[in-house]
Amino acid sequence: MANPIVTRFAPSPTGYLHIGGARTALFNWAFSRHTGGKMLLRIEDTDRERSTDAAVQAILDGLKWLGLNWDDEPIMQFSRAQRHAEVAQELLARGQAYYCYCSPEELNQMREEARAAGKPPRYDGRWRDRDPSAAPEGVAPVIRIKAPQTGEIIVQDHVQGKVVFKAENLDDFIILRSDGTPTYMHAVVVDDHDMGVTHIIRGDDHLTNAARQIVIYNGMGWTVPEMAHIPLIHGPDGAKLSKRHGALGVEAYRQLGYLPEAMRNYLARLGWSHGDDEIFSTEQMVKWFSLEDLNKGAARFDFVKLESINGHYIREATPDYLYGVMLSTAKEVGRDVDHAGLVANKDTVLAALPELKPRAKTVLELIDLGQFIYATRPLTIEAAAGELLTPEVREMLADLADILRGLNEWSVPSSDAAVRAYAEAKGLKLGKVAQPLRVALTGRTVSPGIFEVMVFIGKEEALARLAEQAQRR
RNA sequence: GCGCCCUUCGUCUAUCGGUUAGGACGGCACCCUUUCACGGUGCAGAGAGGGGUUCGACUCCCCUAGGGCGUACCA
Repeated sequence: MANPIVTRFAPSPTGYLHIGGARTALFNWAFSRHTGGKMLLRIEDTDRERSTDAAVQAILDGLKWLGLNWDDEPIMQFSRAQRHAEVAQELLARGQAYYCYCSPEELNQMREEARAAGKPPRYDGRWRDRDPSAAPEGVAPVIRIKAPQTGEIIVQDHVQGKVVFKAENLDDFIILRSDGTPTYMHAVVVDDHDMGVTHIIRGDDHLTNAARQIVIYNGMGWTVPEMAHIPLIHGPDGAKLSKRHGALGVEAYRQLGYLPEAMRNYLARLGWSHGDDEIFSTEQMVKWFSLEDLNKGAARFDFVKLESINGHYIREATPDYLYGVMLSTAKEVGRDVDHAGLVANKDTVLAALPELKPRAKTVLELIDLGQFIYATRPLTIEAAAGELLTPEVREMLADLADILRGLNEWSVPSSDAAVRAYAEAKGLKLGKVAQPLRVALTGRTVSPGIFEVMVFIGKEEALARLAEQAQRR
């Protein structure tokens, strides 16, 4: 353990933890766990206007829910402003940076002229070699880094490979604002260095920033960390991920009924792979994770596949675990009736869960599927289900109620035998009898096996529901 | 505009010069079955286009097209 790996996740608290950020965190986490290193958390709150405490909390909650634990205390970037300023001063002292007294108007004009001339809009370096004594009165200067003017800057990236930027395309960007606060570019470098970050894994929207940041590393004579710029997640249309296409905060996925283990598995497969493996545990992911298996192309977010994977994890989960998630989800999304019903019928729900599991893709669906257990009469009948209840069918339900009432033993085999005998006597296929029963007992066309349903709700309730529908002739 | 990145079935991906281009989701068909699922079997479905390099390219190089990101005293 000579040089432990240190990764970091560095979100800005200007909103919830979105899906792309969650995946970036997942990869940082997996890599650090795989190598036995650390993953640090840094909240990039230097944008005082847009940063909020609520967002910080949402990010922490999101990471916790996903099971992505970080090492050490989270670092608040803004609290390090003084150190950022110090480094800027040192760069100044080293002759690697300089004061610039340009006004915003001057800068704008510079950009417009460059654009008009078909050139990249960059700072022209007019204060780079100017004597500070030429400084105008009363203007607070910014500090700019001296970027190389010739040659090239090479970003050696674990995902993108060797990426070359010509020095002429980089300008002397600002590292310290006129109010003395650091820019993002500068703060990131100083913090990553001070925190001992060895591997930077982040979205490839930062790839060009990497070149600029290398200029600062070089200016300070610091070692540039290893880098891995992962492709962004796109929406189903290939364009930017929009809200309706999955750009939701992770808490939204929780409220939609997705399991954290399913999210981890799904997200891991978006841009990373281990051969043909699709379903794998988090332990396996950690064991297999490697930067070399990261993809270069952007992936599209696909709710359907997420659902499929979520369904898999629901099927695999124990009733106890699922029951707990159903409770917390019902509570979180304000489904009070369901919450109360689940609490009052814990044993029955637990017993029914093995039957419910294979039918649900999300926890919300699981809750819906279990509603027949605590539903109160008059039972709400789904529209599609109600169409089945013709007068003849209601008559049949009355017959069935009579037969079932006479049963001495209330069990799956006994009701099964009784209903089958009835169907046979009437010359009906079992399905013709079972489906109306299902509708009368659950109000839906989808439910566990109908004899199991009868056992779950008990004889009294079953007969009462049957009677209710039979009477409406 | 300029710079950089990307491009295998509809989607996520395997392939690291030689494969009938494999898997998963989705779709379709069939089986199982009291519904719906689950499960099982099978089918359809891809190397953006054009040039090279090579005995041989999905794989290496170039061009084009399409998409993405960046181009702030935002992060």
